[in-house]
Amino acid sequence: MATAKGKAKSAAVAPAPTISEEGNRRGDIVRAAGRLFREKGYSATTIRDIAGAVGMRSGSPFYHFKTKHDMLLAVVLEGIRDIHAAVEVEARKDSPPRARFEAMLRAHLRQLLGEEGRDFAAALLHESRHLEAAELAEITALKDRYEAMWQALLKELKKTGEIADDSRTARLFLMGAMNWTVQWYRPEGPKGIDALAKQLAAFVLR
Amino acid sequence: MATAKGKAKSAAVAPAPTISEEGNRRGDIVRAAGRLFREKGYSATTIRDIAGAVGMRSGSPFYHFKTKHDMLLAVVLEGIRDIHAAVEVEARKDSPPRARFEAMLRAHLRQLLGEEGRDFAAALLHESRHLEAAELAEITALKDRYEAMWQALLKELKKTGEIADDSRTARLFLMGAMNWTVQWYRPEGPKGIDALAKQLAAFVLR
DNA sequence: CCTACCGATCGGTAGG
DNA sequence: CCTACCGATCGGTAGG
Repeated sequence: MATAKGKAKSAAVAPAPTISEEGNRRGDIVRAAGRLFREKGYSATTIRDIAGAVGMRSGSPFYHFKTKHDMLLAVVLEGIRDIHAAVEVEARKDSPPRARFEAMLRAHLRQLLGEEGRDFAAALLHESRHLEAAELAEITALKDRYEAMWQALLKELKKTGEIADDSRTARLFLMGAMNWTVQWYRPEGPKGIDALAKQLAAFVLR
Repeated sequence: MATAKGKAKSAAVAPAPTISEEGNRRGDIVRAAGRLFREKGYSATTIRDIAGAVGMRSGSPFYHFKTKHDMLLAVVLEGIRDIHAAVEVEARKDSPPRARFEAMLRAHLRQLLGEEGRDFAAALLHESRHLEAAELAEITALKDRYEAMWQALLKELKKTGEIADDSRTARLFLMGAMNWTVQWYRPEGPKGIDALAKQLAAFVLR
C-alpha cells in the first residue's frame, strides 16, 4: 500500500488530464461514474456500482481515486471542459453574429444531448452541488470564461438589433432554455439536435 | 403495532390532502422533508435528518409514512398541486393574452422561488425521477393539465402575433428558462421575482 | 410517538 | 488491482 497509496495520491492530485489522454482504467472509471451519476444521481450511486461497471472489485477504484468525491470532481471537470472547448471553437469563428450564435447553440446542445458528452454534462448541471467551493475552483474559473463568451455574443446581437436583451438575466434565460432540454429531449440522432438549435435561435432572435 | 401499523397504512394511502389541511405532524414532516430534499437531495437525506428536523426520534416518521419513498411522493405532489393551482388562477382570468402571460409567469416563478413553495417545487423538478411511473400517475395527470394550460396560452399569443413559435418545443424552451432560475436566483424579496417575470415576458414576446 | 434494535449496505483501508 | 475486512450508518420494524 505504500506504493498503491502513493500512486493513488498522485493520480488524484495530478494536473487532471483530459479523458482521452488518461490511462485507460482511470478513464473507464470516470466514464462509468459519469453514466451512473446521470442515471441515479451521485448519492444513490455506490462505489460498488462503479467498480462493477468496469469489472473491478469494490476496493479497486480507490487505487485510482482517493475518494468518491474525487470521482465526481473528475466527471464534472470533464463536463465543463468539453462544453467549453466545443463552444469556444464556434465562438472564435468570424462569421456573422447570427450564424455564430446558432453554431454555439448547436455545439452546446450536442454536448448536453449527444452520447459522448451527456453523462459529463448532466453531472456538471445536477451534481456539482455535492462539491465544495474550494474543490470547484478550477470548474468555476472555466465556467466564468464560458459565460463571458456567451455574454459577449449577446452583446453583439444586441448591437445588430437581433436580440431584445443582452443582460446577465437574459443570458441565464437562454442557458435555462438549453440546459432544460436534458429533462425532456429523447435522442433520435444528431439531426434532431441540430434542428433544436435552429428552433431555439428562431425563438429568441428577432 | 397492530394499531400503529394500521394507522400508518391509512395515513399513507389516504386521498392525500393538501398540506394546509393535513394533521400538523404529518404536515411538519412533509415540509421538513421538502426543505431537506431541496438542500441535500432525496438520496442524501436520511430519515434521521427529517425526524430530527421536526423533533422526533428516528423511528417515528414511519408512524405517518410507510416508507421514505412515500414522503417524497407527498412532497412532489404538493409541488405540482401548488404550482398548478397558482397558475390556473391567472390562466382563468380574461385579461388580454399578454397580461395573462405575464401573470402566469409571475405565479410560476413565485412558486419556484418564493419561500412558501420552493422546497416542494425543487423536489418536483429534481427528485421526481426517484419515483416510478406507477407512483407518479396522479402527478403526471396534473402535469399534463398544467402543460396544456400553457400550450393554450401560447396559441393565443401566436394568433395575435406576439410570439414567434407556439409549438411544444417552444413551450419547453420557455419552461426551461423559468425552471432554470432555481439554479441561479438568489432571493431578495418578491419584488425581484416579479421583475424577473416581466423581463422574461419581454425577452420572448415581440 | 419512543425505545431498542436488526440486517443490509456503505465508503474506505490494510496488506499483499 | 484483489482479498478480506471495518466501523458507521442506513431504512425500517417489534413492541409498547
